[in-house]
Amino acid sequence: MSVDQIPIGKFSFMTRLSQKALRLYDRKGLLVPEAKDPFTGYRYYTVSQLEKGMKIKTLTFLGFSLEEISKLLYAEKKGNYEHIGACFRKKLEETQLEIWQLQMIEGILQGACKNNGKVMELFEMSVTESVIKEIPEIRVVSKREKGTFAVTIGKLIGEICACVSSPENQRNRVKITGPIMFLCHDEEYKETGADIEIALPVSGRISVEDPKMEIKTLPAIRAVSAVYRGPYHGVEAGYNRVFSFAKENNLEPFGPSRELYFNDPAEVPEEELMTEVQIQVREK
Amino acid sequence: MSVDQIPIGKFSFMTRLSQKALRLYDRKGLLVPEAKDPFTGYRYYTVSQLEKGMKIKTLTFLGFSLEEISKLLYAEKKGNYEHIGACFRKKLEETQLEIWQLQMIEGILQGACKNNGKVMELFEMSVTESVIKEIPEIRVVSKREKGTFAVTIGKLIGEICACVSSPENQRNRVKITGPIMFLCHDEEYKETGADIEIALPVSGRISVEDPKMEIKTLPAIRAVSAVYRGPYHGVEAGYNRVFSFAKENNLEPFGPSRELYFNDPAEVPEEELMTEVQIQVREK
DNA sequence: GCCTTACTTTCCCCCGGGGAAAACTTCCGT
DNA sequence: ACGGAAGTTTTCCCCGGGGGAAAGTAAGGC
Repeated sequence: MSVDQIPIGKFSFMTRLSQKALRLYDRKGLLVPEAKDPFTGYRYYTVSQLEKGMKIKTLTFLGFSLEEISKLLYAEKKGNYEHIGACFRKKLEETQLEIWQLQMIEGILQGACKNNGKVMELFEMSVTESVIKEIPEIRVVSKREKGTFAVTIGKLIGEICACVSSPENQRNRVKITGPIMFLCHDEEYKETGADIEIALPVSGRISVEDPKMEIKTLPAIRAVSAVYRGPYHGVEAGYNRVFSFAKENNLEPFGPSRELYFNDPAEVPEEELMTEVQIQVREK
Repeated sequence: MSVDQIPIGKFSFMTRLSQKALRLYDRKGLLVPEAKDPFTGYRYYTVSQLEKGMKIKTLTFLGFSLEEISKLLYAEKKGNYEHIGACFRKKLEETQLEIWQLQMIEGILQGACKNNGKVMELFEMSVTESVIKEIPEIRVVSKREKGTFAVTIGKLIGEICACVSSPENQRNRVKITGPIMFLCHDEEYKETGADIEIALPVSGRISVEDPKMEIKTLPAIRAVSAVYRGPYHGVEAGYNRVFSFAKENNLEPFGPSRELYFNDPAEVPEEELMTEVQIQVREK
């Protein structure tokens, strides 16, 4: 049927998908043209493929990857609606997280724009002088997991707080004996799959349910410490300070680093967040 | 100074920038290690480079591209604070736009998740039957510009409405004689740099200030038309319908397509937006 | 001096296309 | 039937890195 021989340009105009995209979908097997001239390689689509093209367009607009889309379309054909629903819920969560992060960035940019021109004040964040501390053992309830900083830290803090404030632990007069801590077990910095441990110092007869939550005692260490005041994303300033100090004093950093959060992001404006950075050191 | 010979792994741990990123910044000239062993190629950084690394980290976190960052750092060194301020304001606008779009997607996903499982109803949007119409000439005030759909359409609509409702035009009893129209002059679909014209039918003695705003008469055309009801991102359903209809009736689409917006996204929930899609046709 | 281990180097593939170039085809007008 | 314009094909490079391989190197222990 010549009526159904739609070359790529017209098909592109009809579906509002770019030619580039259509060629890519062909290569990936996502939307393969009905016919392909064996000599010239020209792609020919049919009217009945318009609908599939539309679906793909909507799904990419919603932020699904091409791989996810091909799975979704397959699931739809098979009538597997649970999988589809699960995918959508997951995507919704991801989207909300992304919005949340962008709103944080928006806040920072707005702050920066107000200081019209003196934008670089962003980087002049207050960090106290570094000191060497002997830190004693601390008994904590902790949970360790791999993930992204922004997500996993918040999640683990929530879980641990929920655990400590459970009715049973309240009855047993479990007390929080210090600020919540974050231990970073990566030697190298990783964006995803970071090895994150959140620990909350406690005393008393505490019980935990989650098998991945531990009650243990963090070892006593000798550390260089500095307190950083400002929004969390600039906490490297604190690391900068303590590492420089260690260098100058001929100390060698090793082992996991610790961050102590003195206040709650939900209560305090982010410019006033206080974070203590500690790195374990030994003589070289 | 051996104290200042920091290999990439330690520098990565200190700045929380990944090794991958550091190598990339080296290649791009953004953050070049102070020393490089000529035989082994090992990169060696210094403590004094920590600060620059931190700045880069903050700026990438805010969403600047590496190219923008190198310009920003250069501008900072030169004390060119206006440029920096301008960049930040621009980035703020971009971020807000992105948030806006993500929130739209969030809304769609939430709607989809509520129909638990029957998610694909998303695609069953109501489109009226296609009809062939003889459309008369229309006198309009219009402005044409290249840009992105989501941004440029909204912007041009705002400008044209502002123009028509200016005190002078109100005094001259200029009247709006039809729904606002969008004409797409691209034969092929393009995501960026799309050739967009927005036109508003008017009558009366209208005056315009903007030299790029025109008063003209759109030609009479024979068109296939269908009305689509639903959120704007699904408007391809309308195109789908009219193109199929043209094929079946052996008509050939040509020239710019038109969309007529019957209601205002600010007033009506997006599920009830009404859009008429028109494509000009001729006998084959 | 050698071995092991940890570290570093480069190289290539991946996301989802946009932009551009060189070569071929199709189609239209004469 | 032929020439030119428009449409289509491929290929390569770009964004900003992440993941992983293969290979060379530094440092510490025996």
